Amino acid sequence: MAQKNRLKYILLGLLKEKKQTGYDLAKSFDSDIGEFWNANHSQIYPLLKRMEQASLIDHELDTVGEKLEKKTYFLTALGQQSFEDWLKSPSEMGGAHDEFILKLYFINDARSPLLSTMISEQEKYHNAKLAQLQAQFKAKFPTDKEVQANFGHSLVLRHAIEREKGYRSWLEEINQTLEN
Amino acid sequence: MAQKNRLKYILLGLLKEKKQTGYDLAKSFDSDIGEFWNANHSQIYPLLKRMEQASLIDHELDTVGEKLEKKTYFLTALGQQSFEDWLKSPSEMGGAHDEFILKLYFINDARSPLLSTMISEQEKYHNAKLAQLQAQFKAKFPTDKEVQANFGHSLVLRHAIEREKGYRSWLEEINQTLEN
DNA sequence: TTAAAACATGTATTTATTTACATGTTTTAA
DNA sequence: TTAAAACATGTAAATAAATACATGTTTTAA
Repeated sequence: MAQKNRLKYILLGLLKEKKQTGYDLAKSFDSDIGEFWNANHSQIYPLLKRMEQASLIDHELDTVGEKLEKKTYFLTALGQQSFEDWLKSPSEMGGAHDEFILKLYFINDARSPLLSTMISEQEKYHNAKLAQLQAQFKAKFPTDKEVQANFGHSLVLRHAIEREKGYRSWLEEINQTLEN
Repeated sequence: MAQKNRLKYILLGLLKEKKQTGYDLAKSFDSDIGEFWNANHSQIYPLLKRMEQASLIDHELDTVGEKLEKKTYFLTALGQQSFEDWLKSPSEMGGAHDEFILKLYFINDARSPLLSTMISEQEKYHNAKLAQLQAQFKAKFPTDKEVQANFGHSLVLRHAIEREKGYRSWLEEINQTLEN
């Protein structure tokens, strides 16, 4: 689904926290922010260029080693404003995309032989995911100090954890239904 | 995110259950399937055409009233096969897109004045959503008979309900944190 | 009986996103 | 010291999706 340019705001938000390169921004989607959004560098670099043309961001050139030039981007006043306006605007809800759920929707027969394989596969995935998220939380927020310093971030991780717990208990519930 | 043509399989799945028109298919995304996927008729009509060219589906012409011609689509054997292959294939996970979560991620300060407004707005939304889903479940699955006849569909609705419950309790948790 | 809502099917344009192509530098670990 | 991994930045081509444009019919309720 072609979203309404939310990526722009994600980049603004990330740059507001810390000035960084397109490469750095792309990496963010591999770790925690990847829990709820994805983007490739091939989407990020051109967008940064357009955002700069729109005066939302600007960049400085840093040289690493002998020749390697990095473009370190940072927010302009306009970018700050644009980001804050977005924060204040009402949030639209988009349907989540989960291929497993999609498949399940079409399994009409509770006795379908596909079901048990599909479910145990999902259980494996979500158990691993939950463990990974919990480890991530412990690593990033060992004490309340870190939570206070990065409140929203901690809430988002907590949400991902709650989501996985809910997913797991839902899968368990299905298993119990099937055993009868 | 340009998905890997999952819409194709959704249409196949919907057509497998019941032969129907593009208009009918488009309407499906307004009700229950809209919980986890979206599509417009302007995406559906061309896709149906392509799927027909690929021999996954075929159509018959039905005339309504004096002049109105409807194209009623149905699966071919190839379409059946393609759909079942998809069901059996491993499911990829895509990051859910929730703009509220996205915004929250960037609120570093627990004392931000934006927070309480944002959260109460979300609470309103998710409470309404939960009530709506629960009503939908009662309407579609009043007894176990309906659940058995449409097992996957009921699971998906239950999942949406669990998701909303989880969302709500997460929001409540945040509120409690804020009150301290 | 008539106006609005719902039914029905498309196309065009723009934007978003993925995958692949393309190139070169610096750091790290064997 | 050298090879692999990570850093760094782009472009091209194809597909996916949203929004707007465009048209006409049938049903329903006032």
